[in-house]
Amino acid sequence: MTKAKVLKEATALFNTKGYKSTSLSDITEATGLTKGAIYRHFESKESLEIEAFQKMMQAIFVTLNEKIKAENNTRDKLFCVLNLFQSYITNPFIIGGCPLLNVAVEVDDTNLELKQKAQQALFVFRDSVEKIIINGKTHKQVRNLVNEKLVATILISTLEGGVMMSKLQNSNADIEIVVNHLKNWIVSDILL
Amino acid sequence: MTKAKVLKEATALFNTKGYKSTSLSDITEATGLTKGAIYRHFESKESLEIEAFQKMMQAIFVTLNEKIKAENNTRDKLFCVLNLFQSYITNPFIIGGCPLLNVAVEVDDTNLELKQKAQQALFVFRDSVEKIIINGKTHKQVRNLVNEKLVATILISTLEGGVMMSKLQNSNADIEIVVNHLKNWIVSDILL
DNA sequence: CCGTTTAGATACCGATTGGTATCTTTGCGT
DNA sequence: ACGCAAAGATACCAATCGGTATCTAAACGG
Repeated sequence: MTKAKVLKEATALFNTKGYKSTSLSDITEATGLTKGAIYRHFESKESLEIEAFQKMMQAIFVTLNEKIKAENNTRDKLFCVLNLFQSYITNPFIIGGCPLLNVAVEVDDTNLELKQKAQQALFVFRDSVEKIIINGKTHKQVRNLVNEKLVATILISTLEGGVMMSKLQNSNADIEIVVNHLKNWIVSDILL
Repeated sequence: MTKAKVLKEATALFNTKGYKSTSLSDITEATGLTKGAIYRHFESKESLEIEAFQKMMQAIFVTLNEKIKAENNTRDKLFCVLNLFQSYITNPFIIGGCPLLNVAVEVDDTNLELKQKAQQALFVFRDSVEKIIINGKTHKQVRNLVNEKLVATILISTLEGGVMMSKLQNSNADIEIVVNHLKNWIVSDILL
């Protein structure tokens, strides 16, 4: 399918070069298609940007939720989130790092729709972490006075920052320090 | 001075719209100057980008180091770093968030020089945090088995992630949660 | 096998990009 | 007051940007 191929290549380009910095000719070059073919499937470059971002985030959420569901205790469910971020660097199934981080930093208030999609993605992310904590409380695996909103915020912010640092340094060191530290924190401060 | 005015306006534009997304005409419009005037002081747009980034980072490091030196205990010195990142959101002396985060996410391997400058800035950042910890150890204010590299990595990554989240949400909530959590962590796990 | 729809290629559009050559103005030393 | 150098304005350049109108080729139903 042509549309899928365009989305696949555009996705990789957007997540590495950036959205505004990726031109239509970059995409035609990567796909071997022409501008006419692309504009038959996407009404504008902006809508292609949005579809590409949504496709990336949906793929991430789907596989993350599968892995979370496959685990049966709070610790391992939370570790799925850590492993996801570590994989951005060590096993990049998506090249260019975390799509949410990339969009969040690139967009300003002239990219309103893309910014809203990023806000929604962050909400979904945060929400799934919070649900793990809440679920862990009802199963007596998480301390009762743990604040799930705080845990979600700390986990996501630390992991995103770790991805940024590791990507900048072309090194696994930072994300591994971050993931290891968060694992210790979860075990010693969050779990019962 | 003309060069200073160009740097000031370019700085604000680069840190909000992004480097590649800011055009020369954006800068001429903001300064009231013409392209000829700009190219008399900067040999290319790329060198203007680099000078602007360096100027921002140097200003940040200078004032941060002043504030660190003005404090006389480890706790308050570390809190200076937290306050810096909080101020990116709550009291933006530089609009557009953390310049290091913005550049780190925007650059790829086609911006080699700018990427190197960002790597250097991250090194300086990390180094100054590590020095606070090491200094705290010699003054018996920091636990001896604390790893200064770990502390620096966790502080910076969490703060950068918090800036990203707060900027995306147009809200102080996330950076405040992050700063508050890190303060508790420092007091309970780092300091003696 | 033909006609119609659909997908994709080609060729173009005006606007904008970073950059430069040249002209004019400013300011300063004497 | 004059002359010269530095600073800035103007006008241009080729290349590229996102986007579109049109043409051709493939696919498909009857």
